[in-house]
Amino acid sequence: MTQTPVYEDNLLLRALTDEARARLEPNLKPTDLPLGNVLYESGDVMNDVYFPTDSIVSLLYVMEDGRSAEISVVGNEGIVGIALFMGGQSTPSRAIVQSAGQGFRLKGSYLKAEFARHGELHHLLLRYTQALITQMAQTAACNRHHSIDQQLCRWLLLSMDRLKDNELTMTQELIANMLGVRREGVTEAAHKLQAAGVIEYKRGHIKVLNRPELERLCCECYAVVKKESDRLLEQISNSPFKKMSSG
Amino acid sequence: MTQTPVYEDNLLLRALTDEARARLEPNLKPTDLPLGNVLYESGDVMNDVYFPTDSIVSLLYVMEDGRSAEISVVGNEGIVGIALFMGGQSTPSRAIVQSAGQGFRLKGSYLKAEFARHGELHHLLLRYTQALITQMAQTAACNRHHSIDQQLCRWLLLSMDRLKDNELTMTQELIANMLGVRREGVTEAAHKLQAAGVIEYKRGHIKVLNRPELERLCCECYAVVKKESDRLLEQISNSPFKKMSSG
DNA sequence: GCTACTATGTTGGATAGCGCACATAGCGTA
DNA sequence: TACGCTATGTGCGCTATCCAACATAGTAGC
Repeated sequence: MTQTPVYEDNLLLRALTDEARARLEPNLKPTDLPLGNVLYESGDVMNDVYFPTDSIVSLLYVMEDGRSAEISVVGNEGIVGIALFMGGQSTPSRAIVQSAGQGFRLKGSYLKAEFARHGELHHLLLRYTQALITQMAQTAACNRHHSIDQQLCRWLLLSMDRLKDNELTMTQELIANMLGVRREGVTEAAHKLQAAGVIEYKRGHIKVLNRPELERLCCECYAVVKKESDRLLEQISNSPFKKMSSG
Repeated sequence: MTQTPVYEDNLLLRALTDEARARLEPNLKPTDLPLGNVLYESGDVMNDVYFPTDSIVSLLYVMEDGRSAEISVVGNEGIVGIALFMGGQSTPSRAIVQSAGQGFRLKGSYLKAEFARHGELHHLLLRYTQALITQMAQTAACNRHHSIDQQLCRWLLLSMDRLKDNELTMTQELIANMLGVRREGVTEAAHKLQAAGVIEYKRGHIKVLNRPELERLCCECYAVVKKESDRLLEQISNSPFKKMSSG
């Protein structure tokens, strides 16, 4: 049985002042986020937002012909549903659970009320949104210029940063959907990484064995996003905990 | 020589309440934005923001090896420098004038002060930012799945929407940099469009002759972004002070 | 242990876009 | 008018990726 998530596991919730968190607390509902669960569909008016703790949610753009591309990924550093506080109420993308786990659900009205106080949460969410923008921008550039091999590395690193262990439950087919490439392309890229001893995989499970090497094989895109996210969110998590000490 | 821009030419400035605009007005400096002018470089701390009136600014991501990709484009519907009010002060992208014209420059401190009042400008800028996010997300997906031919159509349409006439001053080389493809690829795509009577070009000038056909040849990406931008910004230009009061 | 299903491996041919090299042509300037 | 620079046109071989079809191998359920 999954245990109840705690606020400290989500960076945004952790960074809130006690006062602000106390206001939200009665309305934060611990929620299971099973693999493949669609939190919202393209164009849906969002009613809730989600704060993942140990789960990962993909923001996926699905085109008319069914082909898809992952726009960005949200884990315990963020929130799913930014359109609620940005004012649009919906976006043309799908939010789907990429790695099962848990999180907190919060009714949009409560979030908006707290956001409208223009206190700590307001500040936090805008900075987080900028980090998300950086990730999207980098994804656009990466899609244009880098190979499947490199992009798989980037994707693995982004996922690993949001998980507690070094193993991921995910088929190559699903990874292909995220990257917007063919499944065979992922098979081939994964094969190379396994041959190099960087990862080990079998039937829907991928384990990272040599992270430094994975970073070396990756394009610059991962590092740029990581560095910028750290910069933007570091100022957030000043006090309680020191974030990963990015060299 | 060029005449002074007026506030009404920028959608965001136009949508402000008279009161808010009166506060900003003394500090809005009419500015020439010549082709190729770099408003800010990747990582620069931004001191000013810009409200284009008849110019177009590209947000361009430049990679380590020099290859580039346009992330989004800003014209008279928007503002350049969102990182200032989002809280990050800088972004890893370059803002460069893609089509010469004019705009208003505003010191960041003034913008931040007005933003911090949490009035109309605050509301406007967040909605605009969401529209920008949509454009970036769509760009990422388009880069993944669509042909150069289609992307050139998208790019032309996005540019045309931000210009008063149907002619653009821009070499194929520059377009190639924006799209992140080879110049020859653009030459070929432009050639096809000209043969089809959709555009006419010569040495750095492109004229759109048949816009409906251009839209037909384009991938869905243009329409999605246009529709979503209209949705998000329409509510802006409705009435002077229509609150969102969403229940 | 058998079966059905799903995940992964592999192949062969097609194509879009790349990199390079070079040809042509508009246009400003001397 | 001639020169030179810049913009565009074109060809050619190369590679990554796509598309489609099929082979193999874990795994769950019986």
